[in-house]
Amino acid sequence: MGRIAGAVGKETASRAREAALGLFARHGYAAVSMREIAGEVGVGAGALYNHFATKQDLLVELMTGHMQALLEAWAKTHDPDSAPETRLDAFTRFHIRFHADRADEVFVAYMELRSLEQPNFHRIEKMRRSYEAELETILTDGAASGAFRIEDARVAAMAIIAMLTGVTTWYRQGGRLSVSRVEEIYVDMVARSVRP
Amino acid sequence: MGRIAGAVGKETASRAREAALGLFARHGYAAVSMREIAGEVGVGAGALYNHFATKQDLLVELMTGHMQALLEAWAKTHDPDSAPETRLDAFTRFHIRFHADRADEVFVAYMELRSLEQPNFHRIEKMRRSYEAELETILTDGAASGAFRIEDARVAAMAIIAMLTGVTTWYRQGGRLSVSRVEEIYVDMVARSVRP
Amino acid sequence: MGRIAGAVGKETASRAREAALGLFARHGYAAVSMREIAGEVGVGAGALYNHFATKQDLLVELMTGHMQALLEAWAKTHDPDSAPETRLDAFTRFHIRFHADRADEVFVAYMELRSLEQPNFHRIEKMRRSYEAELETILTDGAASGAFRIEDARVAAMAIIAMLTGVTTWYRQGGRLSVSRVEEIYVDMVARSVRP
Amino acid sequence: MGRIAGAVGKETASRAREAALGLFARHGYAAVSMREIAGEVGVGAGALYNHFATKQDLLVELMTGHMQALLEAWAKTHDPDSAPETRLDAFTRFHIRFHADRADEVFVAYMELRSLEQPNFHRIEKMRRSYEAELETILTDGAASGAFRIEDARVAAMAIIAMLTGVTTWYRQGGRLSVSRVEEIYVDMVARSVRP
DNA sequence: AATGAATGAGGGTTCATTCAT
DNA sequence: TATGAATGAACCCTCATTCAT
Repeated sequence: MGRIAGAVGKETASRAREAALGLFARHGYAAVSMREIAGEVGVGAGALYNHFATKQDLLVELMTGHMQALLEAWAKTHDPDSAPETRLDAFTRFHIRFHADRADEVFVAYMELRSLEQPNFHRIEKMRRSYEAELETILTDGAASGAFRIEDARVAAMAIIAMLTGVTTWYRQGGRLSVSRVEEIYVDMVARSVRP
Repeated sequence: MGRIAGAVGKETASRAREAALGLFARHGYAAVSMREIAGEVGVGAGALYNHFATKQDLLVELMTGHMQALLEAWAKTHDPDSAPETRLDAFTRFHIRFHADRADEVFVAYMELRSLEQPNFHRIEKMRRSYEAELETILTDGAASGAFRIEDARVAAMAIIAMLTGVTTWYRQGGRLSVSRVEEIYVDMVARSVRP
Repeated sequence: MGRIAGAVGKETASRAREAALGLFARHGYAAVSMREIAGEVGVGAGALYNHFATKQDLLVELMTGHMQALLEAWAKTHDPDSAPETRLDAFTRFHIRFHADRADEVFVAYMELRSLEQPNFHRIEKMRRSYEAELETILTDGAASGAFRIEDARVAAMAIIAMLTGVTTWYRQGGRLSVSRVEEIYVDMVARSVRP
Repeated sequence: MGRIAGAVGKETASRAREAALGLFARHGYAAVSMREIAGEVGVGAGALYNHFATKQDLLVELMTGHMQALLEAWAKTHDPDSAPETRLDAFTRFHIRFHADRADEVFVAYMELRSLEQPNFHRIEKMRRSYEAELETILTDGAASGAFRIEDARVAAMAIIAMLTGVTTWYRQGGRLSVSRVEEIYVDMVARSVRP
């Protein structure tokens, strides 16, 4: 019993986050055990509990971390004073680029909402809605200015986000297309989908 | 001790499929136990094994059933001789309508691919690709005829399907919008997204 | 996976109760594992959960079972119309005899109150108080009739019960003294302790 | 990283003893973790091992400490030359008073005998028997002198000690009765229980 | 003398699955 | 075809204990 040897390991917590992210994305939260995560990190399962109170907490950390990074990155990127068309292009590019680099985070953040217990679900869901609202605002502004013709801003926002997020299901770095190329294709499709 | 008098109407197998579908959609395959499914049906867990060899088989039945129904319904609906624009509209309407009625099936079919063990995964994945190919063909045809301007038919097909399938994440029967209304909005957006 | 062979086992539940009783008495509820109990019964630990929802439930069953048996046995034994002296003798004899045969139940019932979670604790504690009240009533009646001289009926009741119950800590069947002999000794001591 | 400034007054070891005593009394040795004890002291669990080699040692220290104090206090109190009646009164008063102030110690010392591993168990058990022998001697002397009428000195001793020790299960400082009052009641009952 | 992270065992409980009835 | 009890593996989590710092 007890710890025997060197095995210092400092960044166990962050390596566990990484491992969990990959495993959750590949197999789903419910299908991944703490032992598997610990195994990838190279520690015993119990050691994870020095860093995360529960498996659920580990998931929550991953999801809040991702959503916060998303919201902050967009806040830093976006210029609310430019024209709606410009802002829509910017949003499209931002979304694709941000998500292309983070296929696992995105997948987990969108797919494991159902694995969140109640207080956690609400917190994350609010962040998600706040991101969707950013696009909705762009669309509403553009409709008002006459730059876009839109039947229903909420529906259009959901449609566009679904389209963009879908990229993560098939895009692979080093595949047939570069991120820039994908970006161009989507910017074009999105722009046309709301053009008057 | 055999069957209890109360087991009226539907047979156990089909009620189990229904129960499993709802539970898988809500909580995910891995998070649902055979006991829970059996509980919704009103039988003991062991009884399910008279109808499905394994839990995995139950999932496979649900997914192949759904994909088969989808492919057959589209085959029945679609007129390969009409103009690409007409066919794209038809595809959009078909997809939305078919999926709006089957939120659970769709969710499971797209989300639980990762829960399939190997031989099963390939079979389902092939059906899925074959459905995507239908749209890709329409887009290719339209691009050839000059009806559409498309940068990359595969990417456009994935983008459109993602956009359309996203409907199931927010559409609720009896909500703010009717299926017909949603259909119109999407037909319009999709058409514009590929219009020259 | 799954059950392999004969291993019918009918009275698993009652054998588990027996095993648990002995183990809880010897080592304490917290120090006994479901695996140990199952081991004594000759089944796997999981099998116990076909009979008891939780380990706590198993304890509760043992304790309520014992308290109910105690109250019922006393109700059947005792004659509320006889003289207080007679009733006190009867109570003493009853308590010693009932407890001498059930050293484990008694030990568990008195010692594991602290292991009960709240709703359970209250139910058991009420039964216990109701038993103590039986003795208190006898003492009060005897004090009223002049048969006893008692300073404080509640304290006297607690004192006598503690004295009697203590028997289980040292009495062993087949030891130096027979139950009858022990009974006589205590009847005498108890009677004298309240005699005017 | 060493000791934090706040750790005023009491040293860790004695605060750990206090904390352990309270927790063992309330929840039982097996149900209390080193982490809980450390938590009450305000240190990490590992720190306890600078003061106690094992959890078992902590228990042993508490129990030997209590038994030693008990034996020494009685040795100081009692006058072996006085009459048996006087000595019985003195014993009763001493026991009640000593125990009333130390409900937790008593509870642990009597209840956790079963948690002691073998060499420890014997040492403590011997001390306990030696205390019981004190009372037995008084009773034997009184029986010899004709001051008491006793059927079996060992049984009587056990009965009286059980009765007296039972006080700790219900007596609360600041409750309905003062210690002195309880003392009087018991002195009276005990005396009468052996009076010829 | 304390921290904080680790070990390895084990705890209660659940699970897919099996099988006698 | 259903039940109910069983298996054996796994799961999340906790524990006593150790040790580098």
